[in-house]
Amino acid sequence: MQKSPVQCQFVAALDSIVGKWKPIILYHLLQGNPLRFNELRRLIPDITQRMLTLHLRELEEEELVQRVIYPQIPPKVEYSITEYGMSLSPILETLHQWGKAHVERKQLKKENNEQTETD
Amino acid sequence: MQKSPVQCQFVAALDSIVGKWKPIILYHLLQGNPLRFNELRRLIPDITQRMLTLHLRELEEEELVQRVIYPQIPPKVEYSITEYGMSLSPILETLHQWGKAHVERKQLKKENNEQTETD
DNA sequence: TGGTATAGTATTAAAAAAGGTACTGTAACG
DNA sequence: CGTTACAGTACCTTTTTTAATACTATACCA
Repeated sequence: MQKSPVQCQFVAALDSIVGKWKPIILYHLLQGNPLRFNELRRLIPDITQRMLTLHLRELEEEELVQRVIYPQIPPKVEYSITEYGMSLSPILETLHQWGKAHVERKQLKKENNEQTETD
Repeated sequence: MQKSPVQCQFVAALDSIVGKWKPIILYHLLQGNPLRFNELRRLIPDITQRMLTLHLRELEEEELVQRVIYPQIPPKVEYSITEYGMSLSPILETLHQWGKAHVERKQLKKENNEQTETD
């Protein structure tokens, strides 16, 4: 599909940080410590192995995340945020804040509705 | 699907601004002027009527966009950003900036690769 | 010897999102 | 009288995303 030039910027940005799981993967890696594959799985209980693999590969391809393999058995692979990936920090922080306020707003609205309905 | 609490914030935020067409719809409406249905179509040439309708309805439901019907024939419907929708402005602006830099970075990388390959 | 941990891949199925085309009613324009 | 503009809706197909399950090799522990 053809894309208008303006949209491209958004698409480029969103493609990098969305995908349902990407924001939370990046969020955990932005805490600073490198994390192993199964550590990430434990931090994100509902993600499947496949989804985690897929999204990590995409993030790696975009150089937002770094993958380091230690040639050991059993295998050890560590993922960490790259310096470039850190440039996403303000976006994710803003997004996180806005999302929080948005959820609270919805909650408030719901409560108000329940109030007036039972009146 | 169960969602971990941290992800919810992101999901809540992203659900509101993504959907492939939402960022660009919001971008145009954030310019300030209310826009009619077909004006938006012309500004976003590749969107289909159906997709535009669907996304506008979702944006309306979340109170990010306001829909005003003028009872005329032929019909006139104007869409504008709500005050709440304006709170997305910094996110979209940051996203837009980052996306732009990201595209340029990729372009640069591509050029460099082509250089070294022909050397 | 059997079970567990590691970091995945392969295959298939299901669900969600997006897209395409045709159609609606009304009025003004030519 | 035929065409265009407006703002959609209905119906169907395709594409993309997500999920579920089974499987790999190797080493360590009991």
